[in-house]
Amino acid sequence: MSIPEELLNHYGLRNTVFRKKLLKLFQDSDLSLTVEYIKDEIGKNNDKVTIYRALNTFEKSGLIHQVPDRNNLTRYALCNVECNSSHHIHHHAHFICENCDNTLCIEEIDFPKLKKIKGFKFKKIELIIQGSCPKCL
Amino acid sequence: MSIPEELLNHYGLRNTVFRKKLLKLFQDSDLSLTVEYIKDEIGKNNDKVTIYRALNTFEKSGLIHQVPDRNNLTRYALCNVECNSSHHIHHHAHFICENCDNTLCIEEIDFPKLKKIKGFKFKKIELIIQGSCPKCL
DNA sequence: TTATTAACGCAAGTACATTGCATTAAATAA
DNA sequence: TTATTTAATGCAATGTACTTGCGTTAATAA
Repeated sequence: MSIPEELLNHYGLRNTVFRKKLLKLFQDSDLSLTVEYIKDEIGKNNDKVTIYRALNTFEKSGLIHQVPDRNNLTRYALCNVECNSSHHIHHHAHFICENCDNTLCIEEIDFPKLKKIKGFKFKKIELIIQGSCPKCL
Repeated sequence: MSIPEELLNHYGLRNTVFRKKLLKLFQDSDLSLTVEYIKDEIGKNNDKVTIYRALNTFEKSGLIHQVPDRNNLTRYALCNVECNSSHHIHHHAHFICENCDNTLCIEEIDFPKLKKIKGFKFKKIELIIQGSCPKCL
């Protein structure tokens, strides 16, 4: 994993103080993050608007991806290194813990091959699993 | 499919004019419905609060289930007849059309069997497919 | 038919997210 | 390094989806 500064450069994003902190926060946590959490961790002096905008920018560039959330909050996790603004696809399942509400990406699961269905065109498949995570079991 | 009045009785719900209309709307449409759509169709004289409350009640009883929505709206579809307040599980995929934003349930897809992953307990699996629906292809 | 209980409708409130615009900081050119 | 350009930030205001409280009305039970 690259240091935030290099990563931001690699994705053609400006190297602001806030963005470096935000990216580091993602790297230091193996979970997905909500705006609320980010605000608590680094945003004390930063506006929430800045967080929202940074997250949107990161997502468009392919740095992070949105993950489902039990409470319909915006929640993001780091992408694989292969993602960028034009290629932004994830073949892992998302796990939501019913107890602690955390969402995490599970890479170990073989993605299901779906048969074609007449009349439909499938572009993206998402697998969401709910249950209890290791911390809560 | 039963007539709304019978269905409401069966689920132990009061037979109000509004609820009958709402249930009929679900039956007449094979798609999932948003609050906005419901409001436009039958709610001209009804408050949105009434719609929200009715939907919550229906969901708790097992009449309808929430389906994913591209814009984080609350979106519901009719359940199988087998659902009730204690047993409320769906083994079908949800399809979201990238063009018209409609969500629909696809029963034809075989649900993937997932291997166990140490430390996790899986309770519910959801499969969400994005692409183009027959109307938009 | 009356009493009880739950649903409805209105107003107000909450939470998450977005927009506009002036200010400030970062990248680029001189 | 300094000046210029361009983009990010912070603040205030706004939008949108949804919820809560409460008095009124309608549906079921007695």
